[in-house]
Amino acid sequence: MKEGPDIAQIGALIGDPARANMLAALTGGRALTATELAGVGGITVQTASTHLAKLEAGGLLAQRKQGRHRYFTLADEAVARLIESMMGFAAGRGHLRHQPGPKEPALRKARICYDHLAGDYGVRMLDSLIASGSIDAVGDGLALTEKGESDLKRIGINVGDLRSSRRPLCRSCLDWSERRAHLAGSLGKALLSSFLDKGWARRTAESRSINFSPEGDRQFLKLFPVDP
Amino acid sequence: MKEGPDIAQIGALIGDPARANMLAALTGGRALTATELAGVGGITVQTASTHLAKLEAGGLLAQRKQGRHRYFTLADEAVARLIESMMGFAAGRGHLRHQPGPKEPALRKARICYDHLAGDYGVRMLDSLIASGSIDAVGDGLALTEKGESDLKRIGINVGDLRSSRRPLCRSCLDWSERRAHLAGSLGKALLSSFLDKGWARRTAESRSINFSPEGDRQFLKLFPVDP
DNA sequence: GCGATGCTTCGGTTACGATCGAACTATGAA
DNA sequence: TTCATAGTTCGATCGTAACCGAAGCATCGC
Repeated sequence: MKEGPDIAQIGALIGDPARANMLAALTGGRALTATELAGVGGITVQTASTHLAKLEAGGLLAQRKQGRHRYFTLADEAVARLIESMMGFAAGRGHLRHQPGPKEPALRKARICYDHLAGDYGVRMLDSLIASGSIDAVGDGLALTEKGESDLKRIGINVGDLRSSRRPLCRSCLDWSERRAHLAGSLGKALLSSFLDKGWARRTAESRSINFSPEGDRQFLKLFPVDP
Repeated sequence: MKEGPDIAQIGALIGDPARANMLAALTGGRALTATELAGVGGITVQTASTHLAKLEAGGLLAQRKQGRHRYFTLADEAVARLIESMMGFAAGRGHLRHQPGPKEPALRKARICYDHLAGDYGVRMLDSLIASGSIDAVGDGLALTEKGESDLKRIGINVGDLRSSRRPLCRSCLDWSERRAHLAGSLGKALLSSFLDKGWARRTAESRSINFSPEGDRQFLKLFPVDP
C-alpha cells in the first residue's frame, strides 16, 4: 500500500462527467473560455469555475488571461496523450456514450486530436506515409526517412524547422475510433496545419470534427493513396 | 459535448483511493484475494467487495474462483498499461504520495510492472540492450534485431516461442520512477522470468519490489553493462 | 463616470457514494 | 453434523463534493 505516485487524484479529476467533458473538448486543441467550457460541461459558470480551478491546481490545465476573458488549454501534450489513451481504453471496453449522436460519423472520418489529424483520415495518412517509405515504423515507434523528408519538402513542409523544437517529430497516437495509430508530434501538427492553410479543410465551430471540402478531399486522397 | 467514449466512468473508477490502491497492487501481476485487497486498500472486506464488484463490472478486473477464495487480477495488459501510464503522468506532475515510505528505495531500484522488470534495473537493461545492438529503438518503438535474437538464445531465451503469442514481442513502457522507458511485452516478461528462474532475484511477499541476491546482482550488472 | 460582460467567491442545499455492522451464503475442515 | 473461514448482500450512517443563487471583482465600451 502507498506504493508509487498517486493516481487516485488525477483519476478523480477526470472522473467527474462535467470535467471529463471539458477535458475532451480541450483535446480539440483550441483554447476555450470558462463560459464555453461551462456549456460543454452542461453546468453553470459558477460550477465550471470551481471545476476549472481544480483542474488547474491538479496541473491538467493552463490558463491565460486576455482582457476580461480567461482562456483555458490543456497544460501540455502529455495531458492530451493521457486523455486520448483513456478514450482508446474506454472505447475498447465498450464504455461508450449513451447516445451516439449525429456528429459521430463526421468525428470518425476526420477530427482534431490536440493539434494533429485523427480519425479515418489520420490513420489513412500514416498508413500511406509508411507504405510509400516516408516513415519507418518499428514496433510502435515512428521515424522519418530521408525520402520522407524530401517528399515533404515538395509539399511545402520544411522538416528542419520542426527539428528545432524540443517536441518529438513523429509520435504515434492511438486512435480511439479506428483502434489503430495515427501520426502525432510536430510533424503531425505541421501536416494538419498545411491542409488548413491550403484550404483543403476547415475546423468546425463547436466540434472536434474537421470538414474537408470536395476539392480538398480529392487532393488529400490523391496525396495519400491506399495501396490496393 | 458528448463526443467520443466515456472517460469519466473509468476516471471515477480509478479516482477512489481505495480502488486505486487495489489496482496499483494488482499491477504487481499477482492474483490477490478479496481479503488481501481489502488490506492494501485500508478498508473492511465488505467495502472491498463492493469496490471489486464495480471494478469488475467496469472491465478493469477479472476474477476466478478457487475453492472458497476469489482471486482477482487485472483484466488484461491494457489495464496495466493504463495504470502505469497514469502513474508516470502523476509522478511527472508531482502528485506523489504523502509519505515516501521506507520501501520506496527498493521500488525505485527494481520492481515488477505487470509481468516485466521496471525501475532503475529495468531502464538499465533496456539501455544496455539498445547499446549492444540487440534492440533497435526508433522513436519510442522497439524492435529485436537478429543479433539480439541470437544473444538471447545464448542466455536461454527462445524468441521463436514468444513470437507465437499474439502479444507484441517488444514494447516500451514508461517508468514512473525513472521517467524513461523500460522493456515490456512478451520479451520483457521472458527476461524477468529467467532472472527469477535462475535465482538471481526473488519477488517479495507484499510489495511490488524485486530483491536481487548479491550474486544475482553481480550477474545482472555483468550481463547488462552501462557504457562509460 | 456608467452599465454590460466575464468570471470568481460565498453560503446553503442536495445527492451520491464510501463506509461499516450485522446477517446471510458458500466452501472447507474436523 | 458442527465450526471456521471467505465472501456477498442489506441497511443505515455519514461526509464530501457537485450544484446553483446571489453577491462581489475585474475589465471593457461608452
